[in-house]
Amino acid sequence: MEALPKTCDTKAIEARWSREWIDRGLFHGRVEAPGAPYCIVIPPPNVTGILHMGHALNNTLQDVLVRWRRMQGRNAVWIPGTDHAGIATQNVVERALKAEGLTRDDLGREAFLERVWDWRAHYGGTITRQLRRLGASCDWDRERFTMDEGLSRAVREVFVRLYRKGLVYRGQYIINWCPRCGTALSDEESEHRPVRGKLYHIRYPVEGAGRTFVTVATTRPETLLGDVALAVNPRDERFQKLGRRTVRLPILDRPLAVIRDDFVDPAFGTGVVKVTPAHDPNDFEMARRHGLEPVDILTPDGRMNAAAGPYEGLDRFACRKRILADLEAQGLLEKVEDHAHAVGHCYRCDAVVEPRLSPQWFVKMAPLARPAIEAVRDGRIRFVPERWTKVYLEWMENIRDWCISRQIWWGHRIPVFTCEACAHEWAAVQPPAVCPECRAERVRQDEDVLDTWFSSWLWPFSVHGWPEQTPELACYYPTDTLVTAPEIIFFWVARMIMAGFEFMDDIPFSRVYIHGTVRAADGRKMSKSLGNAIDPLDVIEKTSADALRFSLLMLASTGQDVYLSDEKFELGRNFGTKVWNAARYLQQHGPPPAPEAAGDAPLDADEQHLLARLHDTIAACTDHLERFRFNDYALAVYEFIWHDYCDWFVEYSKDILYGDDAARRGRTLARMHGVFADALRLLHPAMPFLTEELWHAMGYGGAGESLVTAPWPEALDEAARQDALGIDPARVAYVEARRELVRAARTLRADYSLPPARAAEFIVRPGAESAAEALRADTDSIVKAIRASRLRIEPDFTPPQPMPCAVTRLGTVYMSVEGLIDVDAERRKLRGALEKAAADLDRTARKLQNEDFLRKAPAAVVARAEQRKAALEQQQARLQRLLEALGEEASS
RNA sequence: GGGCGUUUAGCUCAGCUGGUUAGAGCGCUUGCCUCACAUGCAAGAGGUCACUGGUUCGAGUCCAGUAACGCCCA
Repeated sequence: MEALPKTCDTKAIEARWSREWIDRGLFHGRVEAPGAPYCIVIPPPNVTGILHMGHALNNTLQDVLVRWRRMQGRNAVWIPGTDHAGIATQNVVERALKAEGLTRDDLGREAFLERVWDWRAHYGGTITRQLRRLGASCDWDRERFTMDEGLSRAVREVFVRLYRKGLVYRGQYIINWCPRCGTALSDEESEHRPVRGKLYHIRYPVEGAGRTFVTVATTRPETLLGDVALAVNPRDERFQKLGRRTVRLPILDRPLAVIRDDFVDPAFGTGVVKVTPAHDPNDFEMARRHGLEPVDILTPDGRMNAAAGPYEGLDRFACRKRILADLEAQGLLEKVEDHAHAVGHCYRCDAVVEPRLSPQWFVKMAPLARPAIEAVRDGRIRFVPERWTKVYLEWMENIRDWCISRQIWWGHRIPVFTCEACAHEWAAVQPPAVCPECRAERVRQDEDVLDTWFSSWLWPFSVHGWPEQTPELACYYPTDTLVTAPEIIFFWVARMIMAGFEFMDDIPFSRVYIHGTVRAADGRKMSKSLGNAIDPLDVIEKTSADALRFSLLMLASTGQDVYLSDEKFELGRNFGTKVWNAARYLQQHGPPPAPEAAGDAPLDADEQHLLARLHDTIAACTDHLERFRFNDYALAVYEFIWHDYCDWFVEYSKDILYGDDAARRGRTLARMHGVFADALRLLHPAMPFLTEELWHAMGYGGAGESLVTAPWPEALDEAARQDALGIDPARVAYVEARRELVRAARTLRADYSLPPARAAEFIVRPGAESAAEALRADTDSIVKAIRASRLRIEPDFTPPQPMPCAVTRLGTVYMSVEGLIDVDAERRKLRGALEKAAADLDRTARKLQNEDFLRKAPAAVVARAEQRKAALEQQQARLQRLLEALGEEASS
């Protein structure tokens, strides 16, 4: 056993163990391995991404689950991978091209795609490398990428199946158009954000009525160029007098009909709305009802087209300014009001999204939603925390068709082909050589690619080789747990559930754990652009991956948002140091003796207490992990190691381990090693590097072994503890009470500001004979704990003169120090304690006098109250006696 | 406009199915370089559990309403 250095070289152990775990294939799942399968698929990060705190949290949680299940003997596998992030990646590469003065059109589709693949080869591994640094125990041999041949094949297969079932269709509808990215977006990709805009009141002259106007309020005045009518509510009496008159469109001077439609809200604006069917979804519907032709005024890059007349070529925002100026000049701008409203922004580039009429491909969602709704309703799939169920169901029940085509190049090209000879259109998994109808060779493939989520929604089965019926698919599908963030429920979770039923006829996973959003201390979402982000790699550099992980776990209570600042990571760092030093202490005393060294000698009370606490902790950790209570899990190990093991037991053990009773030393050392080894197992999912390092340093595992696959400890219940380990609950309770006594004695020292070097004599007047016996046996260890010169246990002790004292469950503790007593302070203290005891007693006694309480409360609760009453009475009596001894009249 | 969440110690948060004396970390005060650890040890101060009502023998916990803040959807 090599001596542990004073401090842990976290960089070295992280590098060493990541390499070794992977080299030895410990994370690789084998279909034929024993144990029930347990599978998690990673929410594939964007290939262009770099690790941020959200990833760190998300992946720490997944890693804890998968490491824990692996230790439990499950055939556990965590499938990693990345998605191709169509728009984001294309943006990145286009930016690089721009620096060379090139556009994608200069290169052409083929050459551009080559550039993207090159880029991916160079930079696409960044985030997975970073995940390794975090300690993620992914099965890296099974890493997948959504553009891989296998996954691309799955995408085409799915498209073709849906096409043939009539569930994908193409149509002219209003979609969200990002003029900067030059593509359609799905509804989910257009993020609505409140914007302080203006409401412009514009006058439309009424034909043949002199200088009379109809005033329309709009937030986007430039779209008037695409107006095809005005609309009012048919029941709105203000406009009855307009009759069948037409109005003139300002500037373009086009005649517009005034239509009547129930959609118009008479209360909004002026009660008249302009109808711009090519640029507003409601207007589109209205125009359809009234048989009006849309007029498209925009180019794909957000400029005005020929239909905009004099404004042709102007950017949409420049056009808005010009139109307003022109309207003003013509006296047609009645007024401008401030107006807050929600405006769609592109989730990738943040440009303002334009609703725009264009031909796109859609998936009909309602039929897919049905089984996916059922599965969540009947609990086959459960959300944790449960409240997300409602969010999911709400969305699913009002689901809208999914716009899946994107006007970009990087992605899965839509496998729809058109024959140039006979115009036949069909979908096919493999590119056809000729038209299946007329055998013509001139076949054209649709130019668009699919939404990236169209490949992500297949992830739980496409990663396992679907549509091939692979052994992996049979073994690992359905997967078990999906761990993700709330903003991804619609994008991904819901769609995976639908795809699971449609293509696998089964759920994709049974549990969905939704964790909170990582925020900066100021409450805002962490983001690079806001400059408030904490880089997880920085934290790993400054502290360690284990510290980062542990801190995140402690802070992430179920589903709540996590507020972070640099100091919060000290928690994990300090704990790592504590564990390290606890190991060093043990190591000082030599290697773990063989288990037989402990022999049959019964456990002493402190050992019983420690083991009882260990088993409580094992049970708690297991239960917390089963219920996704990560912070409770982390806290349970933390408290056990820091407080029970280090603060109390290590201190207790010093006398024994530094003492000269070799047999006893061997026994205690062997038992401590046993407990420490179990503690390392419990901690391993949270702090894998440190625990693995110590596991080996302490000699718990042989050269070929690893904590990664060591069995998770099993908790013994009360009865088994008694039978197998000889743990007596009464002895455990005694140790607990003795701690109270030790604390009381230390408090006495502190009250009288005794420096540690100053010894004092203590006397305990025990409350019962059993206590006296136990305390006498433990005198040495108590003396050490309270730095006493001497400790006397005297059942009939009465202080010859006033002495500082305190009342505890085991008895009254007196501190004897020459000439050092502040009688007034003692009185105040005792009086305070007495008042509190009296108040508690009063409350408890009243409760016990209450007939309803006795009749209705459970027997155990009543019994506890009775015990408490007895204890309080005893305490009160003792305190009164002590006060009397200080010359105070008994008052109550 | 609809839905959800949060409100507990100076700060950040636990407190699960109601049941002893409401907890932790950080910060603060006091004393300690005690032979694993000063990234530490010991002791201590600090709380009208947002507000109002209700249910109950019993409410931080359940119900209704109010307020503030935040998120999602429209």
